[in-house]
Amino acid sequence: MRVSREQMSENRRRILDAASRLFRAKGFDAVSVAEVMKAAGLTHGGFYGHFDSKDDLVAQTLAYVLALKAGGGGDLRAFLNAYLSPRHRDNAADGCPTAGLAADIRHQTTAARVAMTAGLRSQIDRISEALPGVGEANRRRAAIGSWAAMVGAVIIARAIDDPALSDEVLEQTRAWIDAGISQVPAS
Amino acid sequence: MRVSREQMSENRRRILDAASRLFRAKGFDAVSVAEVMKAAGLTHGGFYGHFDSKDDLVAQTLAYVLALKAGGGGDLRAFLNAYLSPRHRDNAADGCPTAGLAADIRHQTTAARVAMTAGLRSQIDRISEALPGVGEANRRRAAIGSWAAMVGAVIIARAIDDPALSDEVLEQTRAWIDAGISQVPAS
DNA sequence: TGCTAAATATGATGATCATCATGTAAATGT
DNA sequence: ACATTTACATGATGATCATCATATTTAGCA
Repeated sequence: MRVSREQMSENRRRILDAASRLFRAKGFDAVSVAEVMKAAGLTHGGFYGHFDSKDDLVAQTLAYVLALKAGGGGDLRAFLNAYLSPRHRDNAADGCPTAGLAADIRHQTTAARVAMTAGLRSQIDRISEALPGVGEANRRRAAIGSWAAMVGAVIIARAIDDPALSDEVLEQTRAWIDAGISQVPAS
Repeated sequence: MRVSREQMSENRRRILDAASRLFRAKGFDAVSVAEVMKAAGLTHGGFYGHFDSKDDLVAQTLAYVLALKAGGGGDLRAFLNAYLSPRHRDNAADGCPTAGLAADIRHQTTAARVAMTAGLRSQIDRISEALPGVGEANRRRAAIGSWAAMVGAVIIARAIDDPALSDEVLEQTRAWIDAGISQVPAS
């Protein structure tokens, strides 16, 4: 059953969307091609009309999801609060692809790694621009350090089985970053 | 071919050791039971004499590898330098199990999560004790924030395809943490 | 209004893998 | 020394999964 050109391109978007949610929720390996297609409202058969392979889907999904800008428009404080919140920790499917997928990227193809690299580079730049400190080098250092702490904290918080400790990791990391970026020096 | 009691317990240690290296290098799902047994110098048949299931192996391996204390005896600066080095980034099989496995833990059994939680708790305590600042609350905050940044930086550095950017993430995070812990206040 | 090619569905196929069944030989205790 | 238990080896089994083959339907075009 052939569908219209626009229907096909909407189907493709649905596949990428479903894949991005499933991958973030369960990791690349734990999600099957058939599962993605079903979540997109299709069957597994049409998959290879859209993508060369599962690896290709992984790479294209990364490019797709990393193109959706995160980071709340420049309000760094609000971004920090949302990022290091229990809500973000508990909703990986809707959350930051770096926190959900960066550790998994190591085992993926070069194309996937290239897409992730581009996403990380622009995220660092975006945070750097939103930082208050003076001096580009200082801002870049603070951006990288803060971003590493944010990603690490969410990953650690998601790994922890004790809700109190998990909450504490988020909260203390938030306070630690907060203190750090208030002190970015003037040169 | 039965083996001596001590041989058997050495075999068990070899299995855990091989598993800990393979899991760190490739992730839990990408390593088969047969692969672990082969790396331990055995065949797959004897596996279920040692462990109830692959999930059981995962949990016991975590407990095993997290019991080996990391963190260089109290010299925080040296620990930071080693942790945020290209060498550590490039040798996941021998590296920190938190950096290698924490993100994967989310998809594992409760027993595995419990083991990881215990490991993270003691790691935070260990860093806190090694910190120079005054005031337990301040030291704990710095310990959690620094640890999150260390883990996040290694994960991000391993995901990045561009060596220069990857090196920069490690180096800038090191400098950022360094600046942060020099400023832990006295109250 | 048909013809043709394209998009998706249904239904294999072959590989990988966790787990189980059974054989075998040597360690352990008497 | 012997009987028995046991640790490990070899060899299934059944499930899951990526990918492929083929059928079906209809969009796109003449």
